[in-house]
Amino acid sequence: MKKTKDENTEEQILNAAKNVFQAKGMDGARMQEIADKAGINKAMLHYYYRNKQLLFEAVFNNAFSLLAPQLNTVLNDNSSIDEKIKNFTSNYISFIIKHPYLPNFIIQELNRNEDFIMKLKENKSFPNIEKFKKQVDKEVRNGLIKSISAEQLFINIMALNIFPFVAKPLIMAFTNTDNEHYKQLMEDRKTEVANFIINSIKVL
Amino acid sequence: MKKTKDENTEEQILNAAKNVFQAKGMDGARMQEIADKAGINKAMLHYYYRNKQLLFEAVFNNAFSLLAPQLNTVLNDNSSIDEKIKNFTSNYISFIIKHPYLPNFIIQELNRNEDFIMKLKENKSFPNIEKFKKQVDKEVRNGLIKSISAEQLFINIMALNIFPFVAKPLIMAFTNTDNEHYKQLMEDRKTEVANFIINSIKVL
DNA sequence: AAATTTGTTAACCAAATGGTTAAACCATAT
DNA sequence: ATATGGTTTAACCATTTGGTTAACAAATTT
Repeated sequence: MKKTKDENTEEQILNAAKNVFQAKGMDGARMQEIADKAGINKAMLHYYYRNKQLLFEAVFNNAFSLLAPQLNTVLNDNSSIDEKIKNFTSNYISFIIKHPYLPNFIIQELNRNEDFIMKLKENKSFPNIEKFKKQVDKEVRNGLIKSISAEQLFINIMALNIFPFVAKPLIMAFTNTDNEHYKQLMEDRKTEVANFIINSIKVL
Repeated sequence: MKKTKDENTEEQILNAAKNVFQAKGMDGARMQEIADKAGINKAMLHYYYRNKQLLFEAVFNNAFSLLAPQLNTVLNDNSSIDEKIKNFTSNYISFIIKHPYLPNFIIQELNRNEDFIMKLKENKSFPNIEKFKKQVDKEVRNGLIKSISAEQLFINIMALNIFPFVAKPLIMAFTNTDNEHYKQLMEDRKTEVANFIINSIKVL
């Protein structure tokens, strides 16, 4: 890995760290491997990021700040619930195909580090369900969708979209699919999932 | 942790190892911590299980052999699809409430270790979608349920049931729920999820 | 151009960690 | 009681690993 002039050392480190941390997690990652991937001396990691924990946090916050806006399209957008579901599903799956390690990484490290989420919640732009809740409650009251709590609907939307990527090896094994077929299944889900959800909540 | 007479050393080790590995993963787990939790000398771990990898595999296979039969109730049971969905949803959520770390552990380690799944698939009782696929295709043909591929339906069932436990910290943060409320949400899902799925695939 | 700051490296270090060894312990068979 | 075999322990070891240091190089300031 050679240095290019438009990519400074700090960025290169962060990029190498992203790859290693997302593939191996905090505990499995090695500072030496990150240095090698970045094509620099190990001491540089400490020069720029002080220690492993801080480098990890830089990677994690970076990853999380990619994910959060995606969720905000469901939670804080002005479109109807139907539209939200359609948009989110299609966009999110495209997004994850570009960042396949991301959801797993975030979920994994959040599970290992309880107080991590606290720091994130302090952030103003941390996704929040309040607006979505009002919207769902209203559409339920007005008979536009079937009775369902906003929390459960939101969990279902997240589950149907995120889980297939998190559990990829498990699902590939159970369904006997190879990588190619799996990719096709995920492509199909861009519309399938939205229909599945909407079917479930639409009034007859 | 005292030894009880009906629990021999080997079992104690496995039990301690289960707790540590499931909480911290292969990389984060420490042999010394396992020994301490088991109340024995570290050398005993090697006496009974040779090395960390083998001890880990014992724990992993144990965990997986708890999960697999659960999935087989969806895939290889003789009941109707409706019944399967209802039974699986209710049973699975009860099951996971008893083993909260399990799905995360399995998913995590499977993602880290590509060839792990190969070994598992060699096992005769490894869950397989074939029978379920025939059933879904037939019910679709007969107009009993809406058109959907068995793979997608199976993925949806798994996603809706497993994801909420895997992503617990994330969901708790987004939905602003405490542990008590979260538990209630999961209880509710025992019936909610089945209804959600069935609503989505039933013909009108 | 001299001085100072910033970036980079090789060599080093202490602690942690998985694993080993040799001796001791203890139940049971002889 | 004593020899035997599995079980358990304390002490030890080699390697890995995150992190430091001191010297060097390259900009940047004066």
